[in-house]
Amino acid sequence: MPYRRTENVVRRLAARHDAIIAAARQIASEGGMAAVQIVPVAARAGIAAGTVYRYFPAKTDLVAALLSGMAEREIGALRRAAADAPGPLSALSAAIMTFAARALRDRQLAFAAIAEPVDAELDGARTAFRRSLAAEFAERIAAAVVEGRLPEQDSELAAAALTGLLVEGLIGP
Amino acid sequence: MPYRRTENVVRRLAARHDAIIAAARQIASEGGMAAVQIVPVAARAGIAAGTVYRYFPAKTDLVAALLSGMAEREIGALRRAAADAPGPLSALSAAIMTFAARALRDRQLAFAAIAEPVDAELDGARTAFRRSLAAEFAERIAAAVVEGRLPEQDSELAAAALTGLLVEGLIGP
DNA sequence: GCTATTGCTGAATCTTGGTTCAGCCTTTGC
DNA sequence: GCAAAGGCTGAACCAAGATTCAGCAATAGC
Repeated sequence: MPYRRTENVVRRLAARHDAIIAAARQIASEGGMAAVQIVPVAARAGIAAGTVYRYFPAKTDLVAALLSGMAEREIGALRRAAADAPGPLSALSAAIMTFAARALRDRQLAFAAIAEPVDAELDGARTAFRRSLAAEFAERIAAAVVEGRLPEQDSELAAAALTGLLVEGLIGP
Repeated sequence: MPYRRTENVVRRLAARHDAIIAAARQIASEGGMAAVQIVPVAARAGIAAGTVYRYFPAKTDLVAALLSGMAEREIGALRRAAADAPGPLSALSAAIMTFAARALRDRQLAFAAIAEPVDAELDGARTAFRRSLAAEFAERIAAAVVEGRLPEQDSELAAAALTGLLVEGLIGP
């Protein structure tokens, strides 16, 4: 049986997988989620439209991969910043500032990832991003409350409000 | 030249115009903006799809009419509530509570009108709603600041944050 | 009742964009 | 160099939903 995936091929496939996501991210950054369409993404990645479907079963999966990758990176950055803080209140502050700073660096992309319209399917992935962001904030708020650095409160609700505030204040206008 | 629009006809046309918007609102309330499609709206209004185009040049215009009508009513309610308040701080509070109470009464509709995904064209109308809402809040905040009931602050920014907070806190989850 | 004018209908058409797949190209193993 | 096994291409296909329009119905004015 001649032909079996060699190390090289595997690497090339993985690279292309990432290249497609990168192309999608670029396009989202330039024109928002609505601009993330199969043909333009494929063109940006230097491949044919059909080839995208060798890497992702449907557009939904591509967008989900894009969003979950971004979420992972953002949440990671936010956690690292919080971990370096001396106390619970400064950890919360660091988390907020990190999120804000990174969002401002590319508003369009941040808006696309967090707030922009998508259909039902894609919406799940976006909501997940938003949720994990809120969960991070909630955790820091709860920690600060436990240590008596913040008044008693519903940390989940406060985190949701904080998220909304950041999105509206930083990204919307 | 037999046939000229008589009083009766004019009234019937106006009623149908409103009926179409009402149908659209019902459907938005049940299934979100994505469910607002010409055929279902026409069916709900008891007319044929093509007839919708005798009242609105395009779907965009129908949605815009729906949103601007809602905005007008909501802003009106909010203003009346604020007007009855004794001071600037309680006016702000009344505005917030009114918005919150009305939004909670029909979350789906509120979400559809304020936060849900739409394409570029429609987005303008939705943004206008959001803007006028924020403008109302900004006005009350500024008034409270002037009277020394709130610390000096950027009332526009504070209003944007407040809007985001309310949307995320009340409607999102 | 008759006719000009306007309103209504809804199936056909158009548009947009995701998805498929038959045919060609490349790589592997020998 | 050759055959087998994948990978790639991109035009064709499909689906969803907005929009059109030829034909029918209703109304005004007489």
